[in-house]
Amino acid sequence: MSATPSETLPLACRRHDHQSCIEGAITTAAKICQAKAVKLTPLRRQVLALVWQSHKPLGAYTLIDMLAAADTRRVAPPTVYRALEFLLEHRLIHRIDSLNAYIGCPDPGHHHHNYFLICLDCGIAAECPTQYLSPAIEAAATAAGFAISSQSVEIVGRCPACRKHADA
Amino acid sequence: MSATPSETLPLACRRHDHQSCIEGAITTAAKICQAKAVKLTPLRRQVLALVWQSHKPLGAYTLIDMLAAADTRRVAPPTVYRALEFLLEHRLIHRIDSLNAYIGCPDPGHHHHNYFLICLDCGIAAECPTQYLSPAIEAAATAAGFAISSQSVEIVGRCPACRKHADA
DNA sequence: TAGACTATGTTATTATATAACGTTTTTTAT
DNA sequence: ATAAAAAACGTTATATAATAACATAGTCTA
Repeated sequence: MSATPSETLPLACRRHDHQSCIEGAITTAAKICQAKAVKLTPLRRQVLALVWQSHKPLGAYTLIDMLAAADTRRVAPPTVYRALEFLLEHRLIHRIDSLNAYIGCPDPGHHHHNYFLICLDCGIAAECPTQYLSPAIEAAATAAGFAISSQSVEIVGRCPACRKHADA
Repeated sequence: MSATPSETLPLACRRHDHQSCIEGAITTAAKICQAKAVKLTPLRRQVLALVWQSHKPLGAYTLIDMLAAADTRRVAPPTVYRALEFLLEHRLIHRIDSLNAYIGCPDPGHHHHNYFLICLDCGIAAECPTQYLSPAIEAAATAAGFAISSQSVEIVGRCPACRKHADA
């Protein structure tokens, strides 16, 4: 296994000040919502913060449980699904189809293509930009006469940290 | 919109003798199972045939309904899920994560990477080989230190036929 | 301040998938 | 041939994910 310079490692896989991930995500989201004149209500903000508790995608019902643990109140599924819908619509989170789960978007507020590297051991999902992938995908779709409207690229494997563990 | 030479169109998007798709899939599957000494039982064969009725991914419960319509007997979910599990395991079908649905594999019996072009109008899903995509994906994963174990590339858009309709 | 709109609450239900256990059929070893 | 084991399928119940439909509360605006 060749060494991977830490600069190329996705943030999710690197040691970092995660508290600032969370705070940054919230303040950026607040700005985006303000600019769009839509409301980041307390519930939506709370769901966003919970999604950002880690770099691991979380299911809707897990979020319900987390809300209950934080709040004593237990919201019903539609409540959390509506918050997720809002966050998806304004591109503050992504949905990981292969996991039925949701994760914070590190480059929020606008449409962009990306792919996810998902670790089957620790559950981390690292979002990466498709600068290299995207042209190939677009060329493939064009060749087949398809007009792309959305795409989902989810790569499951083992992250650097879990590979080290597995080797040991 | 530029004309797309019909040679580059995925089979699913071209006029073709679909009956021979179905028959070919069944006979190939039978050969593969024989070679592997596993059993393509009547139920498994029937589910495979149903999955191949079209080039559109079908949900498990749709398959249950189709079985009931064909047979008068109505199987319970575990029955059809077990058949699907077998067909997945031996790489005779694929699961489309973004649709919770299953589709016949045109290149069955062995592991291979691919991507799907899925039409949001007619539901067709065309499986394409990732000859061009795959190196980019592998390079991306390697750069991030990930060891790939599986991947899912699902591109949603509008197929050539539905684009023509939409233009009209 | 009435009306419209937005957000959330509430109840019920639909859709997808699996656990656990029982029965039947097939295979294998003797 | 036949008992033991394994594989396939049946059956019941339940887990998990998502949404429909309607009620209530809060907010904005004319």
